[in-house]
Amino acid sequence: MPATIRDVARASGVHISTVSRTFSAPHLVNVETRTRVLACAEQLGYRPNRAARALITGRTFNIGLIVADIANPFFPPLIKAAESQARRHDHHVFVADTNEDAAAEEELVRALAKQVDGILLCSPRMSNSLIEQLSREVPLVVVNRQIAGLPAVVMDVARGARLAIEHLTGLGHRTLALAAGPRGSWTSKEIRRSATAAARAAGAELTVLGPNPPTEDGGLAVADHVRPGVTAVLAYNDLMALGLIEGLQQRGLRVPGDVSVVGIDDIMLSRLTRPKLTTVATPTAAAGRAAVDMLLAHGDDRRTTALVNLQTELVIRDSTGPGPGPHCPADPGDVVAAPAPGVASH
Amino acid sequence: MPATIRDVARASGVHISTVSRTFSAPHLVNVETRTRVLACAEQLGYRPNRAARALITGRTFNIGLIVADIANPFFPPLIKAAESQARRHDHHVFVADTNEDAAAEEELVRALAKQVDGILLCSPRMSNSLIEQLSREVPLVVVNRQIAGLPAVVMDVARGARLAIEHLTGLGHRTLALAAGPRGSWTSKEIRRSATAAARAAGAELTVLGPNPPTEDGGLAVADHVRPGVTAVLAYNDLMALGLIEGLQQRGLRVPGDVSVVGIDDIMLSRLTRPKLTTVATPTAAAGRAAVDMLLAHGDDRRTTALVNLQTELVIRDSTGPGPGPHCPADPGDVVAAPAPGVASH
DNA sequence: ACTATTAATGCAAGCGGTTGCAGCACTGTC
DNA sequence: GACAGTGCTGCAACCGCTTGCATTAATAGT
Repeated sequence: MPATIRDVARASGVHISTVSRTFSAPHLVNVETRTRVLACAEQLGYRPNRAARALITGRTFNIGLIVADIANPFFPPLIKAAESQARRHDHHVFVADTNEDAAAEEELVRALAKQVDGILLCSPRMSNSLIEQLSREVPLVVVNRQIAGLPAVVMDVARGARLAIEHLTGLGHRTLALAAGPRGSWTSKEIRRSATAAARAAGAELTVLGPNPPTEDGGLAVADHVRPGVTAVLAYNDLMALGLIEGLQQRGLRVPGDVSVVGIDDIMLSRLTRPKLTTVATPTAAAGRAAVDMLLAHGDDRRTTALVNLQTELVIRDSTGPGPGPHCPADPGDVVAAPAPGVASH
Repeated sequence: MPATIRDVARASGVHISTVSRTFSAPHLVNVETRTRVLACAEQLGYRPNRAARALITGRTFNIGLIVADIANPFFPPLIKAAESQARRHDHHVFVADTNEDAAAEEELVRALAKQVDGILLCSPRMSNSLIEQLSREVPLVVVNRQIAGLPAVVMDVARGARLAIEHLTGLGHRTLALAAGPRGSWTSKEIRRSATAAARAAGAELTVLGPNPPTEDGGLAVADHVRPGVTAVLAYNDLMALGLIEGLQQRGLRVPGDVSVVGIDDIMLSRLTRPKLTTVATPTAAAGRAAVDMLLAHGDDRRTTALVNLQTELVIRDSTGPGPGPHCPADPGDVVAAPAPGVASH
């Protein structure tokens, strides 16, 4: 069995408290003793038991990261960024997957609560009130959702959706559809709200299809509900967009020839598909970093409920083309639309 | 702050040991007392602190899952399967990403060791000896690597690679290349060994390109090293295959017209790309389940170093086509090659 | 030379639980 | 009526570690 603090104390002839201090407050112990203790510890392969330490200090140096679906390529870049940022602060990250299930979310938060210093809740499907309640049991930072009173990191998908719709109407599309995301998704609501407004502003018609599971299969299924006459579809995310394209092609429709498709997220694979996907890029890595920073800063200025709003951009590739209506010269057709002012915060 | 066992004891007028037993050995406490205690616990929102419990019992009901790269679509299905299997045994899973870094692997194993009952080490990049050493500090199950004396779950990629090569030579390809995986990957070695043997058996030439990072970028870079004359390439995984196809197309080569490409893994997106990827399907979900089962059974019959060898299959899609040589009628061209006997175990 | 500081270490309580053992009140047995 | 057995509960030690406080020795101040 692994060496404990007592073994080290015995081996180096000091009290366990001295060993403890050697690791957690080295300046309090004489340099000679310290080196001796460290040597013994090294030799015995001693490593402090973080869980035991946490029991008394209340700090675990772990953070929890709960996502709806690890298999959604949207999340891995966020997870990786969070992980490396956490490591920079000597923390470890425990990732858990809820399978898009609100009940599993609650269960996991509770299970993790005592084993972490705080939790990053990404794209939660729970109700706001439940999240608020949980946040009283463990520090929480919410990603991709805005809840009054809670620290959050969101991406400006509203702007992204508007840019996407403007891009489509600019290409002459007049009859649009939105393939909505899952029920309970804040992001989906935002997109819907913004896309609807943008379509109205451009004098185009937009019908909402959904809610749908945010997966390829979800997109594939939506293809069957795209009415004739619809010439452009904005999808809740890239995965759905890819599935949608597949489904449309199975129906004999050409993309972008017959129907233009825009995704959201700009997952890595959107660049490798044919046609390459026009999509709204979301700064997922930045979100992961920001969320970790908020969580760890959280301790200092308690309840500084901040909101980080990260900018999105439209990336125009090959899945969108001209529609039946007149082109609008306002769309210059450059590869990336100009970014807006940057990070807003309050 | 959250309620402790002492709060519940006070509220229900019993000793803390009775509260403890109410949760961990209910049959030992009188049914009336039990209901009273449970009522108080419920009302106070008490939940046993798993970390504290672990300190004395030595069981955390957590398991660790260490992967080289969460962003590699190969892993998420494995992670999800492991997670749901673990939950079935009332365990939680902590996922950690090492960024393909051997040093990070060691660090993470050590960090997790005391907080979990065992660790699933997926596609490790560490040396065998280091893994063996770590396995003395914490129960380990290795996935995608075979180490004498350690329980492991592997996929029969050797057979998969052979099937792939036979498929290519059967199509008339005579000059082949293998885009190898990263250094330190057991799987890559297996593939190399088996592919080389299969090529020789078929009288074809096979050159090995690599090692390479197992990513799209890795595949993209390999495209530049595919010599003229090579008409078929087997890639270490689908991600590389996809990148490779992209790179070949950028060089003006057509897939499968000029060069056939086969991947390994059958990640979900291989079905959505153009051309759809011919690939070797690996049973990743089954691997995740099997690994968890081995880890949790591990406690019972200590050191029953088992090896689960999961079968792979060739899935023929659109990225492979006829080569310059004569077709071999042995390849019937059915969609899925017949599976072999199934799961071997010893 | 005597006291006030300071540095280094030991002591022991406690974090939130579990568990072997002992005690107690009943029951049933002979 | 004594005794063993059974069911339930309390006691206290313990898991591995931290930390406020007391203790000691060495150093500085006057």
